[in-house]
Amino acid sequence: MLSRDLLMATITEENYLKAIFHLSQKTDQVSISDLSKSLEVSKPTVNSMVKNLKAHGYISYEKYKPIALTKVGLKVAALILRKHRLTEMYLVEKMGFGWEEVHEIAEQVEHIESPAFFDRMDELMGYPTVDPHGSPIPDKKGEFLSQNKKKLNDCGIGSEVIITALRMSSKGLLEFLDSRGIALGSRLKILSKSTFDNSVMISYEGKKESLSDKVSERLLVEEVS
Amino acid sequence: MLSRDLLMATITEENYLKAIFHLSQKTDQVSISDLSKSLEVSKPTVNSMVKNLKAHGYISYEKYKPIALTKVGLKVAALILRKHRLTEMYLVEKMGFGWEEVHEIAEQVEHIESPAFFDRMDELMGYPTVDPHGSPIPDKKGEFLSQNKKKLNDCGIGSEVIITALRMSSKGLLEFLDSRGIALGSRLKILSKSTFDNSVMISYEGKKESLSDKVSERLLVEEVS
DNA sequence: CTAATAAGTTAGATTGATCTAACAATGTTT
DNA sequence: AAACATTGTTAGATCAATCTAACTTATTAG
Repeated sequence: MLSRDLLMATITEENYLKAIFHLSQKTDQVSISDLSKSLEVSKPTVNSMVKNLKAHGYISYEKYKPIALTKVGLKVAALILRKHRLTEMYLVEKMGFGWEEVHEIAEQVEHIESPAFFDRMDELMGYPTVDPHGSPIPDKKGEFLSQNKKKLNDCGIGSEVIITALRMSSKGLLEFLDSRGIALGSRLKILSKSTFDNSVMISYEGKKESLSDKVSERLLVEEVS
Repeated sequence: MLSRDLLMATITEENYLKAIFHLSQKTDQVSISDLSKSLEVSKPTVNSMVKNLKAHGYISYEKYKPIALTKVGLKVAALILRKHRLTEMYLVEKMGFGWEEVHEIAEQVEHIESPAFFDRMDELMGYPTVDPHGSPIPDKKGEFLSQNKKKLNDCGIGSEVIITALRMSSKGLLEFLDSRGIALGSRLKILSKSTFDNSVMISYEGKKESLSDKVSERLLVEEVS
């Protein structure tokens, strides 16, 4: 058999790596049981696949210990994620699908091997760096750029931030921001957050203003203090 | 295991059915060896898969006899073909790929299970019935409509035809046809064909005219006599 | 019509991904 | 610390898709 490229995993392997990635986002301690539940396969199946993934250098693993992606494994996962998120955005923006419909299709499309196909989607959408859920889209090399982009309403009270991007940008959102004198590059300080309606009280340019969660979750920011 | 839908084949099965379909277009007598060559797998592999396809009702087969698709098998093949051809057209028309590049991508996309995905492509392109190679695109039910659409230069000398569609339609082609007074619905008679440059001599509305193969292979016609 | 060649089949092995049953290690609770 | 529950592992089987080696049936060329 022709020896496989390090970055070329089977579809099954890709799905395991993706699951490990997603689980480690939440818990950081990924176990065989977690994978078994999330992938809906038996624990012995996971056990043997985990050995396989280790042998291929995608994960580090020792008996009874938690599972973690290696650099290579992370890169493979990131590249699948890139394909998944580009596909979802493309389906919504260019083909008119609703956000509920696109996940299932993207789960299949993400396994297609054709850099050109995904690069073209990327190009047609103007190289987005975050998807409309605010999740970053890794670049062609599998790097998560814009790690400094988080939603405004995920930042702590007292922090000062600069708006670096918008997600789910729309004419309505732009008009709203414009009416308040807020734009890309604006520097804001978070004064308080309401637990009742999730609105955020901010100050900028000496003014005080309340932003609803509908707005604040669309503002992607870099924390500067 | 949950019993599989009759029309739901594995990707491998789909590829065998597709190969059988294509081979039977040319030779009508599809053999194990033909499949072995075209799919680049060994003859024993084909042998066992052929048994499997027979067991699932996709093909008819008896030892040492030729292979033929059943109605169900033909439908499955047609539905894959539909997905393949819609994908190719979409990649060219909506994503700006060249015709050389799209086959490989379509080979992968054709296995995606999502009627909505392909129906949307279909819709965005205005429900084409032939692809730019002049090959028919089966409908959602796997039926080949427009069997009466063939290229003008594939019709016999003396036959009378009506232009029913254009393939690889372009401004240039439309302007050319307009300048000769030819349009959809025009009735032509084929007087002769040159074996030297593949041009076609036709008569219509009392006029005599020679059409280059570049033009005649883009005219899809229905033979009326 | 035989003999050579091509085509098809059978048998048995392999690989990837899965399962169940049984057993072992780890962690938790009183 | 002992008992129980959870988690992980081993062993062994299955299934789809593939292979090679060896054998059989068909076809074709003298």
